Amino acid sequence: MSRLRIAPPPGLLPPLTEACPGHAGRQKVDCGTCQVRHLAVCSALSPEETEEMERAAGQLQLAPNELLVRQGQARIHVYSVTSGTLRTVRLMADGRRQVTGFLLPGDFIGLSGSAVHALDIEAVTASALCRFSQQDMRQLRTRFPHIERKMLERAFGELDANREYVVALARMSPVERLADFLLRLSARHARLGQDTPMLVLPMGRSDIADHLGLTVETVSRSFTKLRQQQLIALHGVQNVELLDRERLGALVHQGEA
Amino acid sequence: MSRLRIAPPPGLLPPLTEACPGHAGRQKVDCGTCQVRHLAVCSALSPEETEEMERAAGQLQLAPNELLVRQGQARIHVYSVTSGTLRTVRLMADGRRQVTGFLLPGDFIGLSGSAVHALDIEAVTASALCRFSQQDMRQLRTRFPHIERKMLERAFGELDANREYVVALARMSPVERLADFLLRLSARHARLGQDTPMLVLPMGRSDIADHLGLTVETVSRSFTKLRQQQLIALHGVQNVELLDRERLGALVHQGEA
DNA sequence: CGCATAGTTGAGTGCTATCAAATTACGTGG
DNA sequence: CCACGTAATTTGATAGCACTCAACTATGCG
Repeated sequence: MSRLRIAPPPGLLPPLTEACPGHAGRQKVDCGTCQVRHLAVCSALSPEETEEMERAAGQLQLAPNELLVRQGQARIHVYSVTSGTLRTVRLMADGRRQVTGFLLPGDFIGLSGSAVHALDIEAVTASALCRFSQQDMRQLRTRFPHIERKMLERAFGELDANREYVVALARMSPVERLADFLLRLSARHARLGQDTPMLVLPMGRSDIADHLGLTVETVSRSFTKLRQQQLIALHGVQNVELLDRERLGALVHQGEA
Repeated sequence: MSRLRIAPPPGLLPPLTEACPGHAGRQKVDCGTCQVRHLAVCSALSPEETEEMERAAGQLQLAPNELLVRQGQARIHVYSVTSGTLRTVRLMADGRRQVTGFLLPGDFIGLSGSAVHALDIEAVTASALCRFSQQDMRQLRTRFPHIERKMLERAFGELDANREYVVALARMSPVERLADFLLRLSARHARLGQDTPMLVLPMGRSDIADHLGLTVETVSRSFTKLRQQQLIALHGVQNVELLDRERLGALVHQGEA
C-alpha cells in the first residue's frame, strides 16, 4: 500500500472526466494518472477522502500476455484498469476456451461475490492497473457510501451489457456477432474519448473467436464478408475502419420490437 | 402503495429464512408472506424499518403467460418474486427469441441501470410478486444502506451466474447445455428448500430451447440422449429425475483447471 | 370424445468446425 | 535496411452436427 503519485501510464490516457455521469459539474481532475482518483472524484468525495483512497491503492504493470490472476485463486485484490487491454478467460479441461470479456481503461475488476476468481485475467497489450485489497475496498465502501453506489451502477451496467452479449452468442450468425462486437468495442472507445471511425483491435483473431464462440477461421471469413459488403475496411490486421455504422447496426439490431 | 399483510401466496412457500446468508442468528420470520419482509429481515433491519419497507410495497398476481413488462417500457417499478416462475425474453424483429433467464421465488427484478426495460418479462406459471416504485426503492436504499449492500451482493451473484451461462452458450454441446441447465435449476430449487432428485420444470420445451440457444427439436433429442445414458428419467414431460448428478456434472464441468 | 397444443422422432440440408495449405505480418539478427 | 524464421491470418476443401421441414405421438381441455 504505497503512497500514490503514479507516473503517467503508457498507452492512451482516457479523458474519463467527461464521460462519467457522476462527474457532471464537478471540478476537473487529472484522470490520466490513476483511475482511483477518477473513481473518487466521480463519487463526489472530498480531496481528503480521495487521498485516503489513493493511499490504499498500489499500482501494477503487465506485459502482453502476462497473467494477472488465475482461475481458482483466492480473490484478495480488486483492480481498476488504467491503460491497456486485458481479457477474462475461462478454460475448460479439454482445451475449450471462452474469452468472456475485454477490459479497457476505466474498467473495474472485482464485481463478483465469489471467494475465488472464476476466470483467468491476462493482459492483451501492455497494461497498467491500480490494485486494492478487498479488505481496504470494503472499508472504503463502508466509509464512503458513494463508492458503494458507484459499484452498484457499474454492476448494473455490466449486467445490462451481458444480456446483450448473451443474445449475440445464442442467436446471431457469425457475421452478426462480429458486427455487434465491432460496434460494441467502438462504443466503448467512444466513451473513452476515441470517437473515430477507425477502430484499433488490440486483441488477435483467436481472442475475438473465443469471445464470440467461433473459430479463428470463421472470424476471418466474417471479416472478409463485412469487407466485401463495404461495411468495413481493413488497414492491416489491427485497424478496422467502420464504413457504414448504419448498416452494421442493421445487421445487429434486427431486434427490439 | 397499500399497507401489506399479504395473503398466503399460491404455490410453494420458500423457506428462504434458512438460505439467506445475512439472516444467520436473527429471529425467525414468516418469509412465506412476502419477500419484502424477507429482504428486510435479511438486511438486519428493525421491525419498524421492516414495516416501512412493507408500506412501500404493492402486490401483484400474474396468470400463466401474462406479461409483467414489455421491452422498451419505462422502468418505473422493481419487483420481488414471491411465488411462481417467470421468464425474461428478448425478441428480435425477425422472430428470433432468446429467453435470457428464469425468475424464481426470492429473485429480484430491477438490477439494471437502464431507464427502460431491455426485456419482456412474462409469467411462465401463475406467479405472485411484490412491487415497489423505483423511487421508493431508491429512498429505501438511501435510508437503509444494508439494502444497498444486499442489492450489490445480488448483482454480484447474477454477474457470476451470467459468466457461467455465457460459457454454456458459447462452448457447450446441446447435451452439455441441457445438463448444465438441469443442474443449475436444481441447485436453485435446493436453495429454496426443495432439495430432491425430482425436478419439476415449470417451463415448456420451447422456453428451454430459447434459453439454451437451441431449437425445440434439439432440446427434445438432448432429453432423449440423457435418458438413454441413464442420467435422467422422465416422469411425464414436466418431471425430471436426476439419476446421476455426478456424471451430469462431469458433462458440464469439463472445466475449471 | 375430438380437437388443439406440445413434444418426440425422422430425413435432408446448410452452416460452421475441422483439417490443410497458402499468404501475410512481425521480430530478430545479420 | 533487409533476409530469415516464426507466428498469425486468410483461404480452400471436407465433414459433422444442429437446424429445417415433416410426420407422428402424447397431453390437456372443452
